[in-house]
Amino acid sequence: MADLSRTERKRQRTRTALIEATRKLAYRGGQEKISVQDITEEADVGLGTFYNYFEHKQAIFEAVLDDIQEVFDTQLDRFNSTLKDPAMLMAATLKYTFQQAQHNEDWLIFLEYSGRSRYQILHQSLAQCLSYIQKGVTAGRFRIGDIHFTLNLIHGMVRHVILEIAQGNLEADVSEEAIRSILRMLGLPDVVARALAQSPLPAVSAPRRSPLPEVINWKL
Amino acid sequence: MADLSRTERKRQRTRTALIEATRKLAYRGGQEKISVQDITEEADVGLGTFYNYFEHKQAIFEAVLDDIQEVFDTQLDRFNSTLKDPAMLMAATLKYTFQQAQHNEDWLIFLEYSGRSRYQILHQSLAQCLSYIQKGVTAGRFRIGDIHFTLNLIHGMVRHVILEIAQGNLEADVSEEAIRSILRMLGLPDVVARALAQSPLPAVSAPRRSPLPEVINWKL
Amino acid sequence: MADLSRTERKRQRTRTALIEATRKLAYRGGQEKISVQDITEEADVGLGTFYNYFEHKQAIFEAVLDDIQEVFDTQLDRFNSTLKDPAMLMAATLKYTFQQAQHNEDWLIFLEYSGRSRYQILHQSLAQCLSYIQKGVTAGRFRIGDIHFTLNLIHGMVRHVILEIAQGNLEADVSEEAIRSILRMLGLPDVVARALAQSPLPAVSAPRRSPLPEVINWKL
Amino acid sequence: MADLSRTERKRQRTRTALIEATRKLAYRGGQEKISVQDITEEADVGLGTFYNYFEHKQAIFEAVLDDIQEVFDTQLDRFNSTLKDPAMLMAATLKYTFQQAQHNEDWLIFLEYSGRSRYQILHQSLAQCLSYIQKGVTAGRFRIGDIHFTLNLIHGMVRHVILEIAQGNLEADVSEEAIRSILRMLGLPDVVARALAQSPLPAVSAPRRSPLPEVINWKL
DNA sequence: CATGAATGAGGATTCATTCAT
DNA sequence: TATGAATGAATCCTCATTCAT
Repeated sequence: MADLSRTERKRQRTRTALIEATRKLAYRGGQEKISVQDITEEADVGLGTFYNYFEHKQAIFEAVLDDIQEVFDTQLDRFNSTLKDPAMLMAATLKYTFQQAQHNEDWLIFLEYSGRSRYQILHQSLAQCLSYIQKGVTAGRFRIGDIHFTLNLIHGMVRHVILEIAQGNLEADVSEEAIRSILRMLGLPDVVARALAQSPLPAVSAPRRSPLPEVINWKL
Repeated sequence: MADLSRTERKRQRTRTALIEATRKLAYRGGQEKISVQDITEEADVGLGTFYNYFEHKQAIFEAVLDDIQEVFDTQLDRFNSTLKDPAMLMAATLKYTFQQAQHNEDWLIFLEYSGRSRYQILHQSLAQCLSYIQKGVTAGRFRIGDIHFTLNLIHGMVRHVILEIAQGNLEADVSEEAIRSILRMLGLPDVVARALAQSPLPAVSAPRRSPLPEVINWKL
Repeated sequence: MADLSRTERKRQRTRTALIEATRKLAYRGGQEKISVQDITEEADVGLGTFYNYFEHKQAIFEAVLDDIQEVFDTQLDRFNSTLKDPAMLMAATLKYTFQQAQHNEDWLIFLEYSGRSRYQILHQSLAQCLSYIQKGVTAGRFRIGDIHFTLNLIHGMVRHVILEIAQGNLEADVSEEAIRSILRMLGLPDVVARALAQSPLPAVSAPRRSPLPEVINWKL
Repeated sequence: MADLSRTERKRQRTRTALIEATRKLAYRGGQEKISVQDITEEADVGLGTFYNYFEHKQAIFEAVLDDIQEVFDTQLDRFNSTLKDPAMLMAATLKYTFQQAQHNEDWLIFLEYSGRSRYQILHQSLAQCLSYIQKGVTAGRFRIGDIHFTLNLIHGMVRHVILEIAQGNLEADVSEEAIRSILRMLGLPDVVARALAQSPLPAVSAPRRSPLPEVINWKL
């Protein structure tokens, strides 16, 4: 990452410009509503240039998702490393996920419009949760029936709340209530659930890249 | 309704064929992924015929949604009228909703791909739930914080579970567990929750997929 | 014309209804802008009925032109029979032609939109003029060079003035001035030209058929 | 204008090819009778190429008219500058107009089929005439009644003669007779009218069919 | 004869992708 | 590598015409 040739750096810059352009246009809808020309115009490069970086149109959408996923996962991993308690991990993971939703419109829009792959985008977040739940159950902190099914219910809640927030149907601060509900559902006493839901995310360094200033606050 | 002229009956049959074809093709994705030709080929009618029945392509998608909604709502109303207890009503509504999900693949697919209107399609179901929750809270049977937010969480869970079932990721019979979880979340003791989740739907005539009796019978 | 069977009369009525409908719709533009359905709807008959009366769509447009032509010619013939003097005949023919233009919008619209055949529609009128000019030249009343070419110039003027009137660019009463100019061009002294241009059309019985009330005044 | 990049030159060539193709096809009738495919086939380019140059089908028809108009007007202006006498200007303008008619079939066809705008296409020519007539009247050389109406009559004659020539119904050399008739109608003595009608156009560079020199030379 | 459902060729327009420069 | 002109398959939609009832 440190010593790329000048041309190589330029390549990266163009590639990034294309991806950013695509994110910016995502509000229009799915792939069908965004043309390659739209993207290259937004990125301010020639139309043909696109195909020097992506084989198909579809490829850039996947790249955008990968990009989002990567940033998301990287960030999430940092919390993994700073926490131990499964209940806290659950709370932090959920809180982080909701915060992404509140601060990163593109992210949501891709969640919304990227079809089947939207299940993928929360995957990391949920995979983490699964292990936390397992740990929690083993440790006797959580009391639930089927682990996977519970995860499913949580997935549904998270996803729904995220989209509702995105559409302005819910206040952003409901995330705490959601987390509390989920923790209660896992068998935690309400006091504990509430406390965890209210505690801030552990402080870690800022996420690598994002055009949105507020995103800086993610580290909160 | 019984006494339509032959022509009129034929018209209805063609219209239904187009709608059924559209439902059948819905698995491909949204409107963008289904061409009018796909529909007419699937329905085995000429391309031009489509436009004798629907003004735009979009119109048939709306018609399909209306169709689904109507059947769903009509059916749901029957349960409304046979039950009184809010907890039972909740359980029945949820159970019915999950049942629809299991028996009508198309229904789900449309839930999934019809964009914003997907919130509409469960609307009736959820509007019912809201009043049941209110009743339940008033009657002291449910103990929850914010009613609307709780409804949101339920919405998310229901929707997600439905889609998971549709995609074969979950066994159909988890619906009972979901209902039980939801009832527990509403504050019912686990025993009651389990009992309600297990009790069968009140007996009413079997759900039908279309408001047009003749055509349906002809297809079954 | 007197004793047609009832069915035959009905046939005629339907045919006429179709033709009238077409005239009424002519304001939309040429054949391309009027669909067979438009015509049958306007005529209040079934779509298929159209093809019991006309082989193609084009056929009805020709029929309309023939119809217009026939009425026009029939009427024109009456003047032929009541006048002798070639200058008067010229004046009357021109005046009648301009009057048609003023009172019969359909007529003009067909003139305007029927493509090449529009040269045909004035044909009778001009054929008459040709013989009058010849008579006039022979009789020494007109003094001109090439007869056919003069007729061409007249044709151009008449046609243009008619369309200008139709489009509201010229006052209807300019027809007198036009006639006067034409007669002058034929070599008549201005006083005579003016007198002829101002004299009314000979009174004859009303034209056979037209949906426009004012048309009754044509007999003027 | 001289120094266009190669690409730019290519663009112009394609654009011109499309416009020329359209002119060539105009004999078929209006826009309705010419499909975009017809045009691109005639121009020997791919169908899609059309839309790199014109937003709609309609746009190319307007472009053709603008093109014709521009060439016509530019040329006409040259005569304006070399003559003073209103009668000579009238004669020259008319003669030039008729000449265009004889040499540019396409020009006529567009005159004929371009709907309302056909009045526009002769507009420049006639606007000139109007000022010449006014000058002539003021100077006492012309003796007529209403100036505008006279102009209308002239418009009609010119247009008609042009189209008759185009259709082969009239010999090309009648233009002299037409000019003579028009000048006589304006009150000039026949000898003068004839003399003016016969005098050749002032010598200026040959009329060109297109404002784009390179392309034109390439085609000639 | 009257009707209108069915049909498919035809037409405008979009856009992903290729390729020569 | 960057570019953008060229391309044609794909798509929506219209409408003249046919034909069974």
